[in-house]
Amino acid sequence: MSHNVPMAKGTYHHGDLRPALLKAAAEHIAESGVETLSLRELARRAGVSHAAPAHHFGDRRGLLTALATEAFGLLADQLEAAGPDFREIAVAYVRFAVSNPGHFKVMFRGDLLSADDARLAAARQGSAAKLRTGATAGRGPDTQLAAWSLVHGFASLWLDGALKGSPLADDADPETLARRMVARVGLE
Amino acid sequence: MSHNVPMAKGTYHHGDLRPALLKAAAEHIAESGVETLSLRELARRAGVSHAAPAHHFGDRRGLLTALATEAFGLLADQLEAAGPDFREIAVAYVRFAVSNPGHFKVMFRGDLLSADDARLAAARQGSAAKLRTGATAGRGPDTQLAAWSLVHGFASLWLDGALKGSPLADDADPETLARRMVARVGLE
DNA sequence: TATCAATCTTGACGGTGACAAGATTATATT
DNA sequence: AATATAATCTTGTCACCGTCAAGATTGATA
Repeated sequence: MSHNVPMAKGTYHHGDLRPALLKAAAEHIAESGVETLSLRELARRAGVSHAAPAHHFGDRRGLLTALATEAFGLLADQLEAAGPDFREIAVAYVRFAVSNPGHFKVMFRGDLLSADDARLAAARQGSAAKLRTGATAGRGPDTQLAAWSLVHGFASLWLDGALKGSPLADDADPETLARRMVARVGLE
Repeated sequence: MSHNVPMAKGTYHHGDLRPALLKAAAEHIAESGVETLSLRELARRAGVSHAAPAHHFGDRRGLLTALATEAFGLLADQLEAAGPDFREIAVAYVRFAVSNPGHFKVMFRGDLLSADDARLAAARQGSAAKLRTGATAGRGPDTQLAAWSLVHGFASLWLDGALKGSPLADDADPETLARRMVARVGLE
């Protein structure tokens, strides 16, 4: 630039940039998917320069890793709050996915995340522990895997829009469908 | 450009570019995910200019839509070949996903595909019909949805690497695990 | 052979992620 | 309070990418 115009006074420090970027990222992903997520767009949305995000997250991968870490924390909380009942835990998994699509769509995408991030690994292990909590513990690994696959698959199909207009999911809301499936499938 | 150097003779037409690009795309996605897929890289790999893919697919979304269309066709074939047995159909779904990761990872990503593509919609409906074929037909929608969710969730978790090193999936290959789950869960 | 459509190339443009270097503000130390 | 130090953010730059427009080459058709 030729004139080197400085920014307005008092706006140099955002003050809450890191969470603001994470929030904006989750919103964008929920609406438009992760593919079109741009660090520069997030920066504009937060009113900071295009390189500001790099300071907090390093790069795009770092931001998504931070978002996934937050996601596993939120999931662990929701599973905890669901109590010990096995079916309620399964339903809580679906409820989490549907009410936090921006987080859910990123947390299992190994190709987007830093595989060696310690905080992500810890958060992931934490939520996995909650999944094994309560009534689930008494069952065999096959049943546990089946239960996880069931709710994970349903949540994924729902968020990807694969069930839109399908006779399999007519009318009912996702939580009800999840509850029905868990009952129907003999996991109780 | 000032010199306008022409290409080598005889290489102007690739001759088989469209399928070559689809193949290269599937391979890249299988190895590195869809996020890093670049039309220009595919073009280089096929030995054509950077704008050649546009002629066959329009844009990036068009290429992924074509790949997804191909994927639903392949899936329909595999489900067909699995015969009428319900459990075999479920296992075939998982086998398709595991042996065609580049295709599977794209086919349900609504955010990457052209929602109004007629050929995609037809291919999708075709495979959905195969899914409802055979022994599945006699069951209620809840059971059908549960079955689809189960195999879809397991395939997704497997391809995303979420089961790597998990005690839930120790050692066994995905097909065996799928067979066990389907039996264990009372869908037979 | 002449015409026409299909296929591919060249060139350009704006947007993006990443990096380096510098400016500004907060925090800790004395 | 004054200073040093760290944290935060900006500016500038570069290569890569998707997309579009215009033109060149080739295959098919008549």
